Amino acid sequence: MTKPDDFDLQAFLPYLLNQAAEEASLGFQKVYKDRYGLLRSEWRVLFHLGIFGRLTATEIGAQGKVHKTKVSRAVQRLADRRLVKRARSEEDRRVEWLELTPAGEKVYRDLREVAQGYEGSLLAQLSEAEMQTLKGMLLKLAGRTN
Amino acid sequence: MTKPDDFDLQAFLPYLLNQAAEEASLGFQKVYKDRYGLLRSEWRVLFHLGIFGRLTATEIGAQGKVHKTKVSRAVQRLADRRLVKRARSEEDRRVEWLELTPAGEKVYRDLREVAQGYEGSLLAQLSEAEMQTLKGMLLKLAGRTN
DNA sequence: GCTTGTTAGTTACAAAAACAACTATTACCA
DNA sequence: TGGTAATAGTTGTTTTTGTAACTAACAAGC
Repeated sequence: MTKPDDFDLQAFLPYLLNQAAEEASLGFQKVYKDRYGLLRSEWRVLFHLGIFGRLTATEIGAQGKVHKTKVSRAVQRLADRRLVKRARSEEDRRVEWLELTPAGEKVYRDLREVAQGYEGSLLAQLSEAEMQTLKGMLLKLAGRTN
Repeated sequence: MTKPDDFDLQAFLPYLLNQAAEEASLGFQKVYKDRYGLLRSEWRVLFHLGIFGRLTATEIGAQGKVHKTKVSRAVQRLADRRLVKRARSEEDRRVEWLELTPAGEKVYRDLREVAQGYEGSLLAQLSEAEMQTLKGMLLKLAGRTN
């Protein structure tokens, strides 16, 4: 057994994707965490509601492939901070409709702005065509297309 | 404020990368977890040692951008299972040299095999050229080049 | 030598995530 | 109906991670 052997860890896709994902998340995390004290699961819920308006926790979980306990706790914290408003459904009393409050809207719009600018800076290293290719391939890998 | 607005969360790079990374990790995780009861940080340490031979914990941390406490705990568990052998350095008694045991080698070789096969199946959806492009861009994003 | 600073690695505590069990409500159907 | 299963969401418990403080060993300057 001679070392080093020829396996290239840096090029192993799950590993490489993870490194890229972590790196890419950092810059944005810094903002939502430092500026608003949000967790990853929380900005995600916030964005879902910002984009689609009124949703239930289950719908958010399904759209974002997030476990319901994560959604539940994220919603709890967002509601505590008055960023999200919860309203029990009249038709089905198990269901709770979620919506951003005006304060939540404000945070969402600010973070959306940041997100767009931040993504721009990430993609600045790539050409428009490369960007399209990259996203297409990531979508395939994420199993969102077929 | 009309909903839904035009921000595309699925196409937001940090989000998309995360989804792809998670999805891509699942298949491999299933093997190292179910077959050997390893955690993510553990298979990584195992691979570093399998590839490069004798390393210190600090070197592993630097190469893989992993915090030293994570390495420390991974090494501890690997040593408990007799997959890694630790030896205090004679020149500098703060340093510990880490190496795979024969049992560790065996696990490494098996998992390397699995990794290669698994990556092949992931990349089967892509052409050779696409694969090269994808990895190149991910390397850029991961900040490994420049 | 002795003080101060640095480095390798561990440990302790707090934050977050994963998993399972639970309550409440609705749906199904014999 | 009444009993069983399914669904929405929450709560409790265990793992895992992150952060900071710590011990031990070495380095460097005086």
